Amino acid sequence: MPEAARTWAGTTLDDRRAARRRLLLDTGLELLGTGSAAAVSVRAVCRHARLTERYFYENFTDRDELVLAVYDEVVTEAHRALVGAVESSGPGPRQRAEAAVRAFVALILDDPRKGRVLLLSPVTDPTLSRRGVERLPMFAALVREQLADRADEEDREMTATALVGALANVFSAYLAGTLAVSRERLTAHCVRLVLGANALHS
Amino acid sequence: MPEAARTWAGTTLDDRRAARRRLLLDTGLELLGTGSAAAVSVRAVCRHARLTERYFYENFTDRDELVLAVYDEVVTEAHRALVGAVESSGPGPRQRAEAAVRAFVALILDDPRKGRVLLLSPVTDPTLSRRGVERLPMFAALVREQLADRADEEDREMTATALVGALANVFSAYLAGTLAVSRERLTAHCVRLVLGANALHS
DNA sequence: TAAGGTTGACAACGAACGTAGTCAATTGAG
DNA sequence: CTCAATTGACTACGTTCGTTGTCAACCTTA
Repeated sequence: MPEAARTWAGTTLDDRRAARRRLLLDTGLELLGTGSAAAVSVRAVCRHARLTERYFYENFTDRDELVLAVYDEVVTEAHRALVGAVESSGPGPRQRAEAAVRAFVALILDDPRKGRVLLLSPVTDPTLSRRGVERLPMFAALVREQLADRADEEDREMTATALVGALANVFSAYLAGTLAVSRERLTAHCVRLVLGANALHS
Repeated sequence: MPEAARTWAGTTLDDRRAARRRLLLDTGLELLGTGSAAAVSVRAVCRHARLTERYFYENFTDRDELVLAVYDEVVTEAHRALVGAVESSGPGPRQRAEAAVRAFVALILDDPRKGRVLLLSPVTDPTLSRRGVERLPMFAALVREQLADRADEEDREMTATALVGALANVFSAYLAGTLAVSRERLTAHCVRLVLGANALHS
């Protein structure tokens, strides 16, 4: 039992453990974000990371724990990005929507793997889908907030669900290359979707 | 090599082969439509159907072939239902949309497994997602047709993608029980979604 | 240098999978 | 009754998985 952090090759044990954890998380993101959701197995992650299974179980108790940690990290980052963008935007609903959409597009263009994790993994990966993880939860939250004043409860719920699905599908198609369109048009259209949601309540 | 169809237990060989194929297809639908998309394996299907693996490979060359056959059957049925409903409806866009939505709701309420296969399996199941199977392809077709006259190509494509995603998410939430709402309100809201799509082109 | 923390390569267990094959028992046709 | 078609139970091979354990090689500190 290593009670004190002995230094090793210039770094302490905890440092190296943390570095390996980081490496495993990155590898997990790589595998989870490359479509092959079922291919993120303990062995595959270790092969990719050039680490032994031992170091996997040193940092995570389960395969589940890694998957959840990867997803959680991406969601947290996206949430921060969205909230930050909305806070530092203009006050009107149009500016808020545009800031949020723009931040999200920037995020998934900067690292499409994160986009795929956010959009696909909750449905694709058994670990995530078994726990009923939401798609685009942070978008859903923003959407619900914006719709808060109009219509009744059920209508709001349906509109929010529809809007999240619409955004998710559009982004997914964009990431998959199925939707060949410029980034600006994508952004503009998604903003229109967000703003148009309110108009649905006839 | 059985050249002629000898009768056996009152039925011919081909009849029994067909019956087994049907049984395998039904079992495949059951497993694929119960969420456990990865759990539809050759052995699992045979266990469930109380058939030996031999009869699996008598009717299908692959696990893939069964999955694709199940999906194809459900899609074909849904397509027929939708086209039929639209054809025998009133002429206006509102009546057409309402007929289509109503037919689809009836379909997935009559057998939720089919709904889940249509909505989830293309994303969930490796066999289906690997081949890039579309979600709700028949809905997408109808949608594209209805949007044909308005806006330009790219806008139509994005609107269709958004609408399909919105409908899929709403139906999925409804099937999952997440969206606690009456069947009538669900239908009405989806009709509004379809009709509202046109209004998006500002 | 000796000791012990640390690392890597790898074996091993039980399970599930796809796929193919064997073989005895059953059943209808001639 | 006899024979061949048909059926079902079963075995088998090779692969991958999650998880745990072993053991020799390393590196730092005392």
